[in-house]
Amino acid sequence: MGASKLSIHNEQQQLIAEIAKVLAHPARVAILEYIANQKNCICGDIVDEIGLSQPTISQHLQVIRKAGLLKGTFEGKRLCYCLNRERFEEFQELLNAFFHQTVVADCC
Amino acid sequence: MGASKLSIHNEQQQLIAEIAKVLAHPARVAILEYIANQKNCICGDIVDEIGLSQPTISQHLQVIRKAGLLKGTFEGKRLCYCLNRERFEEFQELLNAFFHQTVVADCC
DNA sequence: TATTATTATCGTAATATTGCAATATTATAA
DNA sequence: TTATAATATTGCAATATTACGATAATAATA
Repeated sequence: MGASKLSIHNEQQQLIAEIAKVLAHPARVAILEYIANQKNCICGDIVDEIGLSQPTISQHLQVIRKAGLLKGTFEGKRLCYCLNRERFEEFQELLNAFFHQTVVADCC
Repeated sequence: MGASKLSIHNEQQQLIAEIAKVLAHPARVAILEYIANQKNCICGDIVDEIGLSQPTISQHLQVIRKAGLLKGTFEGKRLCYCLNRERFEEFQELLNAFFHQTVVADCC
């Protein structure tokens, strides 16, 4: 039947997977990278930066935004937003917590 | 027409996306978590731990293995493997490098 | 060698993701 | 209010992912 069987995994596992999904496409990585490196808000010049169409960028941006990674105003003709650095760091910390959750052992 | 337009993104962006893809499914997170927390090698008791069928686990394990995250022997009736901690840490470091690659600025 | 236990592969179905053209929406400017 | 510029949504097509039953392959054991 396909498509993820979510119920059998715990919350932390789903959280990590959700975070990872945001980063799981090079276009979103590129968008995040671009946003993170702007000194000012982005007010409508992303489409020219990444080599994808406006609807496609819009979709990727929504994924990023729904993940809470954007901060700013999202109404009307001109968006004005930047990286939500607190959330960005939270992502990093949650991932690091996952990576640190290991019992160090020697085998193989 | 769909399906990623890889060529327009740079290598680092693709690398991050590839790493993230491995973590982008809760089953793989669960498998990695389980493997990481074993004191000894895994010799064939994963299927009972995660609530998925043997072929499905086998597929997820291959994704993890192809990412270089496993260490051990992979032949015959009994696999015997554990987490490749060096590679695991490399993943963590590459992700952290991405997260740190930002210009801190105040806006919005 | 034949049996058994374990993992891999194949085939197939369902769902998800990606991408863009066309169109709609929305806030600003004229 | 009417144009405009910018972003969002819709609809569709192509590809990717996920899942599992059936089967194959493989190594150890009898």
